[in-house]
Amino acid sequence: MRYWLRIVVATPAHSSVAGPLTYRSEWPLPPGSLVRVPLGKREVLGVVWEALPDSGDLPESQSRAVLGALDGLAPLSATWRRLVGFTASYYQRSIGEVALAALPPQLRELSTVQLARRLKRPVAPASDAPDTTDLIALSAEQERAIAEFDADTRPALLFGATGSGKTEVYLRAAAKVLASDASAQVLVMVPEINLTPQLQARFEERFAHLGKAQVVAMHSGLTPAQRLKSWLAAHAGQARLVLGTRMAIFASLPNLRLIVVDEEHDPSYKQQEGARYSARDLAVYRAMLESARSQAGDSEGAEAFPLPAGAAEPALPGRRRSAPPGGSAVREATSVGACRVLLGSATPSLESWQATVVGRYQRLTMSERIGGAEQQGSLPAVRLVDMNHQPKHCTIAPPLLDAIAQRIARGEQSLIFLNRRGYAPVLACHDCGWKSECPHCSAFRVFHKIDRTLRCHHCGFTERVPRACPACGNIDIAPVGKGTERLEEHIAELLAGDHPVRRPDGSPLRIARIDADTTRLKGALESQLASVHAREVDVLVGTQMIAKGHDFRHITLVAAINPDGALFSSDFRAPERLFGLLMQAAGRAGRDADHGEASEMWVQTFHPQHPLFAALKKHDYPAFAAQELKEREAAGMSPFGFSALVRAEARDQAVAQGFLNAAAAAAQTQQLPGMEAVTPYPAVPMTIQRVANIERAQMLVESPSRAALQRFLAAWQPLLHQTRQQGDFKSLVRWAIDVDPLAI
DNA sequence: AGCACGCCGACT
DNA sequence: GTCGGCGTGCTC
Repeated sequence: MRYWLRIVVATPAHSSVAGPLTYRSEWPLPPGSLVRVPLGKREVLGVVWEALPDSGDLPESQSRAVLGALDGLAPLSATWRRLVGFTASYYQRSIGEVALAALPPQLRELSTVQLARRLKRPVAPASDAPDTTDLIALSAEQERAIAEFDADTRPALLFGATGSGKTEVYLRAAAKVLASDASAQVLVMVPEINLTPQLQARFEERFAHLGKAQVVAMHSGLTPAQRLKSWLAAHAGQARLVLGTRMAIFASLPNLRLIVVDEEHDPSYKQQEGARYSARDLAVYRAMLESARSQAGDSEGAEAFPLPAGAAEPALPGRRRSAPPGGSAVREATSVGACRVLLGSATPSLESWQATVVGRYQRLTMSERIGGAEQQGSLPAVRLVDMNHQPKHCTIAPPLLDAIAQRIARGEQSLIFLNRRGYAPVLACHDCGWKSECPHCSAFRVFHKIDRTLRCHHCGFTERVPRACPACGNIDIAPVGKGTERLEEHIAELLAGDHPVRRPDGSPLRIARIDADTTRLKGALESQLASVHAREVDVLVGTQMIAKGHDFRHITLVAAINPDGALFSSDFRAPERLFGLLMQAAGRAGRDADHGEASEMWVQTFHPQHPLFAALKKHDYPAFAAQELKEREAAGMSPFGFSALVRAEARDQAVAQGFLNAAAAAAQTQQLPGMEAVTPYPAVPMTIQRVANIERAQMLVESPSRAALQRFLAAWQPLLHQTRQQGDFKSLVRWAIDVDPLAI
């Protein structure tokens, strides 16, 4: 017997083979089967996408035979395939690229025999540890959040202040799902690998009664073997709880019933290369798909929910999700097999927040810090320092320095933020005006004093610092501006001054710095954090990486040195990010009830009257969101409008821009579908125009309608391909579409 | 993306 | 005379 199969393989969107390829097989392989197929001279992994009734018009000589099936593995579910299909279509990539990238790399290399050996591994037995879930007392707010969550079916946004106990709510929600059904699975997503170990430990401890093998991690920090192991455990249904970064959204989870997205506002959820998906948005979509699956009542429910390429109507933010087929039964909150999604943040993305405003998402609020309830002022007081009234060119205002000195004398810790690593952002010659430009990029190389190098943060180009100005030979070249490295040095000098500041026991103070440079080595971050916890450090200087997730008990002062850049940035999301960062930073202070009252957050700014700071002073995210959403609405920006960026790279800026403009002109001439509601803007150089000697340009495409934008992009893609073929654009390096870009 | 084929410069 | 540079083109 002969069967014809449409199979997806890892082919990029740029290639001419973007869709499934037709192979023949001796065996009837169901959709979702993993197979090894010949592709050119290679043998690659493929996923059976659909079975064809016959070979169609494909001449027999043009088809090749499937080499083998990974038959120890159950086929990937229809829901998984629909998630992959939707992602490919929505983010304008090929199905094969998305599908194969979603599988563990080792699966691509493993032979059928090796795989069979892997699958024979014994399953870890369930543990007899007791279930401790109910032994932890909940706050009234946590009780209410959980009760409200249980009584609804919509995607939920847990709006919980730092320290209000969001994790416990996740744990409870997960515990309930896992207890309700012996095969139910939960996916918990975190923004960064750094955060997985702590959270993993907490989940493993709580679910110890399920057995250790049932809580698995999925992130890029795992070895290929570990990744495969986790993936197989999830796919087989043995892993009950998967904890991972954005890639985990594509885990094969046959009975997924809850997706938790912690810190849902975090930009790390957006993939920044290849298929530029948002794992947070896909989490909402996947939960809807998984619920539809349970409604359809079988694993091949795809037919009830067709997703034609390019015509998908996503349930992403800003669009009402379509009712699952089957109708009323889904209203039952505990309906068998339904999948919920729980997003959590103290400073939600404006997209998610707006969805709760219009009722598309459910909002759960927890505003109080646990254990700090008796003190109303348990969130730190925010003090704005008007830098217009401080000595010119000072980095740290004298009152802030005093406050830091007082903390040290009292044996308390301070945390100083500066979002710029290195010693100085530029090195300059005062004589001839030479600056430390990168020869390969349109950016300055940063001066790193520790190893006396000039380093480009964009292409990595590194050189020894010259002794004299390379342009005029002048010896007098000097750093301009301050990075964390110089700030650390500067603070040390200031505090050592005429009356050296000492700790309570008279010993000298200690200053430490945490940024990408000091944490490059594995384990470095952990050991540095440990020394902060052990109170060996009095002043901690660092970039935003210290604002995330780390719970510092003895810090009573947090200061942002120079946050003004984000206030007037061309990036429309910059204020949102700044507010989130400052709130998060403030949350680092005074989590210890002993110090709660005295904790302070200092912000140095030249614009103390800015409304963002007014909201920050009151720790009032809703006020900030309302203000910001008003501006977004007036400007037709997300979540009120939709956008995509097409980026082009070439040796020559004119070629990159010319390509984009030509492709847009072609779209205009042909009046592509969706065009009536879509506005393409002229191509412009990217903010950092040149990186590693490649010129970069981008074109913004906007629309008030997500559907129109989707239709347009799908129709435009072939035109972009065609335009690239034209002689004028031979030197074009590459182009790519970014749907729902984070920054414009 | 791989991995071919294909046509021009410095080496055994 | 060959090894190899990466430009162009194809993969059911």
